[in-house]
Amino acid sequence: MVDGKEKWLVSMDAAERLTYLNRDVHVEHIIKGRELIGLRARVPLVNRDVPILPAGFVDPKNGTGIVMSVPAHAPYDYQALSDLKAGIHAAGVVIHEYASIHADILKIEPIVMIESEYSKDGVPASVVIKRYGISRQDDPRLEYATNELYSHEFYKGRISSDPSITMEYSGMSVKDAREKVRDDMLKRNLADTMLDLAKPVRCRCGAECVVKILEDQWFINYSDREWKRLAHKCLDSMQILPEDIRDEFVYVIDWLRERACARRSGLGTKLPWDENWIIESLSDSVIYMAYYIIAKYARMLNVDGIDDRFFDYVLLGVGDPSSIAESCKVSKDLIEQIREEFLYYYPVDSRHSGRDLVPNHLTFFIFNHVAIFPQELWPRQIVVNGSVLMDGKKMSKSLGNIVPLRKAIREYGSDAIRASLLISAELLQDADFTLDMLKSIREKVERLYSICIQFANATRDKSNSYNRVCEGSGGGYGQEHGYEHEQKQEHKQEDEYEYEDVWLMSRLQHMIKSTTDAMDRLRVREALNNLLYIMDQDMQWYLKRAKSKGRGDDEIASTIIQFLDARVRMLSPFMPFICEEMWSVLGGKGFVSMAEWPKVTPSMINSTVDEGESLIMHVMEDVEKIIKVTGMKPSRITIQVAEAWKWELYLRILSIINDGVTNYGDVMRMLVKGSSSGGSDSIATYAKSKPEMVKRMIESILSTPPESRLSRASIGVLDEVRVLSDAIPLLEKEYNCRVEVMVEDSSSSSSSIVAKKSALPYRPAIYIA
RNA sequence: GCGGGGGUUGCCUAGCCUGGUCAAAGGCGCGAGGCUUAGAACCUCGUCCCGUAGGGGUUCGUGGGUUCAAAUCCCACCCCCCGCACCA
Repeated sequence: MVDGKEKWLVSMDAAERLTYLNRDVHVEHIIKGRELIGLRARVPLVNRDVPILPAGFVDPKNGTGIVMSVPAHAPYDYQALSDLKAGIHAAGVVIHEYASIHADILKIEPIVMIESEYSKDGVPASVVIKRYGISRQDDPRLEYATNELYSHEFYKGRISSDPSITMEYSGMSVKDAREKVRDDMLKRNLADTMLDLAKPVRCRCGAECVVKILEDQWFINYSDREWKRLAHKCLDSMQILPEDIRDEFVYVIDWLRERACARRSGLGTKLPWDENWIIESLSDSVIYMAYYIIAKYARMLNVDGIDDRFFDYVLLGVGDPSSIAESCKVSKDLIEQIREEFLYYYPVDSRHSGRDLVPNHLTFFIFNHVAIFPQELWPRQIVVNGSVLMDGKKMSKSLGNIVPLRKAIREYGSDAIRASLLISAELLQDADFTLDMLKSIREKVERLYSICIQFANATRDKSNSYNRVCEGSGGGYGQEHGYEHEQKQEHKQEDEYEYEDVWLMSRLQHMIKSTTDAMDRLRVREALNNLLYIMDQDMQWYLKRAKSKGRGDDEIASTIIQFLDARVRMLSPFMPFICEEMWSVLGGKGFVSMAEWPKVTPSMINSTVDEGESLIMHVMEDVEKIIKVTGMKPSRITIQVAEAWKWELYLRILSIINDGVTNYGDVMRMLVKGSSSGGSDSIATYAKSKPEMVKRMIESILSTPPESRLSRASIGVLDEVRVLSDAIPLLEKEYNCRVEVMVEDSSSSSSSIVAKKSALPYRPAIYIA
């Protein structure tokens, strides 16, 4: 008996769920489904009697637990009917008890009432079942067949025009007819609604979820237009990292509407004006950053005495502290202190959270701040991150792919774990954490640590004043470091500083800049990549160059330590513990965590040396390519550098390109025009006589990084002989043969191979014998 | 359906906004060599195709277009992932 009016026949489960929907349910009889078999039921609306059939696939937990059989259009029903006709019930079991109605069952024929592509070849359900090759009602593919047929008929099907069956719905689209039938039945009181879940939902505790109607529900009205406007305004002024996610916030602000903000059970704060309700946690968490600040004072306060006026003053600065102190029984000083502390922290500079909270918490956070606080206290930034995957999969106990934190820290150390998490992904991506990565990071860091020890020792052996490198005031690379290099040059013999030293210090400035930029944008992965890998490469090159000249550790320790000093400072946020250790080894004062972040010292950037070293690297690359392709073992390598007129031409083209003219024809025209407009005659002549040279130079310049084009222009003619001669020890050691460097002599280019591709500036001709 | 993100060289992933630095960074995997009693680890080199001179060819989901020049800009199409609620 439902609502004291009607007798309903539903599953036990449905009877229970109806009670949650605030229906008055009385269970009068419990009937076994089998008792109904063979009886007949009347179909509402059409008023026809139909037999009641058994079916194994009907879920008593779904809806009323009773379904209408539509064998023409529901693959499940069709298959079940076929099975019954063959004397088979669910799961292939032959059921004899239905023998009495078998004759009736045999008479049942599917009635096709939807026309679509599928109805052309007979009964649609049968068509689709045959296509899938299904022959039993427990075949899982029935699910796919059902989906396919349902969605096709729903969007494209029409109700057939047989008025005896389809009544006034003939010809309507299924989509429209479905709505109309429902409405008509409700209108004529032939049906009722029962709220239910589309799919079974389970709670984390394992229990099945049901739909429950709550009375007197409280809502937060996020639909309010003015409120939305303010939220947008706040978002527009905020920094969102990464930017990609901003559009999602925009959408959510518009999409959000009334949200139930309280519930009847669970943990949480009681709703102040209705103690029967508990504030739903996502609605409660919107300004708890503000609460964090005053939380620690909670015990010092007379909580019972506190009312809205206290909060108005602390959070909004409204009211008179003296009178509030009196009425709330809190000391005025304390109130002032809390207010002061609140203003110290607020506005929120950065809220950092997971991307799954964008459609709720993070957006509520914006909404509620703009609702409560004046504009100057609105949040400034939101940072959104992805989640952590383990070996490419979501971590879960059932997959067994979790490593307990304590265990991981014990085995690998927290530094390596932090770093491998940070290096595995940028902000928004899911970070794929692997043990391989963890191990490799750990080893990388251990090596770095031993390098610190190695060079710290080298310095101590020499017992000179190099240690001061790490003793900047406050430990920082402040302005004081700006003159480091020049000052040293004065104090020491000129020849103690080699090109590689200058180069390494110059590279360091680039790395500081690039890493700082990355950190400013919270591109942690990029920053860490610089610190761990790129700077390592630089150091390797430096060591290679220095060692080839026979310089000992003590001679290069000063430079290396300066480099390490900055590296450790920047690495410290990523791996704080080992960095303190390295800092101490390097002779730093205090804690590296308190030391200043390095600053770029422009005077230490030396583009001539930068270009020089990259010239050496390119020459080596080319030599290696030649050796690889020819398969020869060099006995002598001759490097011929471009002669003066080529430099003249090159620099002219470079400046044309730097002015934005990159097209060959245009460049050529400008080169030639140069002579008539008072420019250099010789350049015009060269250009005219060697057009292919011009072409090669343009190509070469265009394949150079733009910054490098500019610095090359400012350098002018690079003394390539001097640069390359400095690298002769390295080259001879690498290739184990004699190496000579000279300016090319076009008048007597003896070697045909060299002549074929003669030297360009920054692109010497190489001859290997 | 609505909204967001994405398809890159064996894999994962940078680059795309601001076109030429791109045959394309880094990591993993794989191969060769070094080290080692051996292995693990580590180091060096290689890892689209062709090539006995630093070169050439074909690539960045598909098809068009713009440009001297496209992974990058424009248009169309195909495919994949995520969210869509009162639940943290």
